[in-house]
Amino acid sequence: MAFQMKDRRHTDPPLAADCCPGALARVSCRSCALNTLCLPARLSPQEARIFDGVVERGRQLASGGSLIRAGTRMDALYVVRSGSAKRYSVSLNGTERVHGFVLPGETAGLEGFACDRYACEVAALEPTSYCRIPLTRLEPLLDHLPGLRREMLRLLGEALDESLRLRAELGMCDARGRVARFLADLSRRLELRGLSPTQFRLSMSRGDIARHLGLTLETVSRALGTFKRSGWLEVRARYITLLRPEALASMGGYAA
Amino acid sequence: MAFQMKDRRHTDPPLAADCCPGALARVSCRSCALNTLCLPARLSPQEARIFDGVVERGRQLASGGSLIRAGTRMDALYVVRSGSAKRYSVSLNGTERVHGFVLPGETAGLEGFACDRYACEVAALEPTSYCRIPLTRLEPLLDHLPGLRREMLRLLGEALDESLRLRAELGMCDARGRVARFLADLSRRLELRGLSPTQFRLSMSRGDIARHLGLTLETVSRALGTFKRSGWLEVRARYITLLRPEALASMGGYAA
DNA sequence: ATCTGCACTTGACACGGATCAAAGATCATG
DNA sequence: CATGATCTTTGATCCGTGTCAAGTGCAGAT
Repeated sequence: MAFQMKDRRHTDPPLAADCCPGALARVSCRSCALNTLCLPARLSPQEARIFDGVVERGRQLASGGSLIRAGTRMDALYVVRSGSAKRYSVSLNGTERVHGFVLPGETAGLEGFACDRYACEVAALEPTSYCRIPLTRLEPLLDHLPGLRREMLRLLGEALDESLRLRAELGMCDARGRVARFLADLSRRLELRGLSPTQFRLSMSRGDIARHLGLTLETVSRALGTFKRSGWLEVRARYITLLRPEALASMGGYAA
Repeated sequence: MAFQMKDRRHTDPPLAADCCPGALARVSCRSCALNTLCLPARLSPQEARIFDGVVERGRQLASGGSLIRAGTRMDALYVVRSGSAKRYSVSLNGTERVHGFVLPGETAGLEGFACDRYACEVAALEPTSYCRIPLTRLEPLLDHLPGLRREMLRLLGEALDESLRLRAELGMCDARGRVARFLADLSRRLELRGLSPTQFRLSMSRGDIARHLGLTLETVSRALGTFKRSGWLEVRARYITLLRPEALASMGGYAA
């Protein structure tokens, strides 16, 4: 459970969604802590109930564990329930590019619709639990649940939009602007999940952030150092405290 | 009709799809020159026939004309039939970011599924004709045509995948590599459409290419100059002749 | 408690591409 | 065909970021 500020290290309090690990496999979407964010959030009650029946819950992954392997046949969608993961791809020469980070309630594997194979690796950045939605069970549902169909299109559209927006925004600001944008975006997403938008732990390394933003890890480190000296935030290892979020947000510039 | 080498200027020979402008509005997808590339290409004959009925054909746009306005309500998908267009967005400070170029048979407006509004501007780069597929007619079809449903998911997945891949590839090569990749990609797509992969006219300006690749127009111009001096291609204004496509392709590196 | 490895920070330097500036080519117009 | 507007090329300079190289601090292992 990253993304939660802790006074003492190594005593991560559990997130709501997995406070009772034994019950995980039995719980329904309706009683899940993420039900306002997750895939079934916009379905009608009846649709949500039917959808509920096809979700495989309670799967766990250790830090570094692989959720999706690039190139394998697409057979399911995955929704992170607690913890976090990174989506990335590895080029022929071995360099890694991080496409994004998957937070609780977010879906991975969507790009597999392109050619029935996953294009990205997805790996846990910390102990992570997730739900699996097998396509063989999802597909038939699309016949009779127009809401679910719309939701699938919406999810894909959103992923596309986010990817375009990311490219646009990163493309036109310098290194510090990119890091600022990254922090502001993360802060916003954590707040959506009921976590503190100003105090959190980064589950990803500086290198991951760098490979996500198209920078080097040294440059990311320097950007954080600059923000720290400016009094905009505090950094201690992966623990971040935002002191002047507005400053970061304005610098990262959610430019439409 | 750009993307076709001409000996004399201003005498653009028409593409197959619109050789008889008067007949445009009546023609069906089956008899369209793009039918192996376009949206209905993977539908069963019956499905394709039904889909045919909802397509509004024969729409025309002058160079610079607007196909989609960002922020307006999403009410249709658009498929370019002849000519070409650019997808772009304009930030608050007025800077423009080009997300990509739409070639005949390619679909624009997909990102609108995210929130029922288009996120990108799409504008013709030359006299362009296109088909419009209204959502009000498309939606009901999804109930009964599983092939069309799959095709929609595939289209969105492909757009997502392409966006991710673009970011990954551009992110890790220098200016010349990006321009090389751009040319190699364009060449490939032109060949798919039965046009010459080695001789073509760029319908977009150097500035458009630059804003697409995250460079300045001067840098794009210099990259082309370098390739020219290396004997890899010939450039005369917007007319390109690739002399050593392999060199460009290897430089652009379709790195998986 | 000390060692070892890993992630991160900090510094020095070089280089690619942005920026500014100006000239040259091409296209649209009358 | 001449003219002005726009697009493109080319040159000079500067800055930001990548690269290389130490050095620091924390965490788990011995």
